[in-house]
Amino acid sequence: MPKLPISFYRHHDVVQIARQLLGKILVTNFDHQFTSGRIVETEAYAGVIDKASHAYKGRTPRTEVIFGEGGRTYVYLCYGIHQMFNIVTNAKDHPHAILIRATDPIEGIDTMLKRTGKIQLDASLTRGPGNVGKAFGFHTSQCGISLTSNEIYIEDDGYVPPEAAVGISPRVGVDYAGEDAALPYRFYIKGNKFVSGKIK
DNA sequence: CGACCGATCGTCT
DNA sequence: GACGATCGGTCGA
Repeated sequence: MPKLPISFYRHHDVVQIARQLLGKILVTNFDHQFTSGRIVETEAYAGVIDKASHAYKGRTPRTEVIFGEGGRTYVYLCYGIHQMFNIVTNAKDHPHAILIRATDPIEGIDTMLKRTGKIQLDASLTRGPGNVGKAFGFHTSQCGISLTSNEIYIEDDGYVPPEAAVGISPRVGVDYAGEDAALPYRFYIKGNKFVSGKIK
């Protein structure tokens, strides 16, 4: 199965890319532990004009990677606990990113169970960005890795969700962003049990 | 159901 | 020194 080409991530419209990522397959392969899952929920963060984005307040050591060229990972620690996995998009100095909020597990479910300490597969395994981070083994030390690498990448197996199955809503947990909190930048596959949040 | 709370720590003021 | 792009549990109606 082909990896998405680097050009996919360099497009200027982060909202469109977030939409197109639905149905693609996220793969991590750390230390011979192969895990994959179909992306069923994403959120776009539109850079310096978007109050919800980490890039809104400008460059800091943490957010530097978002200001680089698209096609790399942005992994950050949330609430001191959760490893949040993002994809950097667009060109240098156009700091866009997409948060992967949920996947439908495909391969390496045993590895995901081991990493999360869960006994058996249920919807909580990869539902919500914190759980995705844990199940796929993400860590802030992997921030900045290229999606052309063999450790972290996204595959296209040709599956495209039917248009009627794609849900659009405001983003989750960004009330601090004022009027930008209402932007319709969250995309998900309707009816999929791994989709997080209460907004359907 | 919904509301609330604690965990836990890097980052920026 | 305050605060999260969260989660899972508990408590009360």
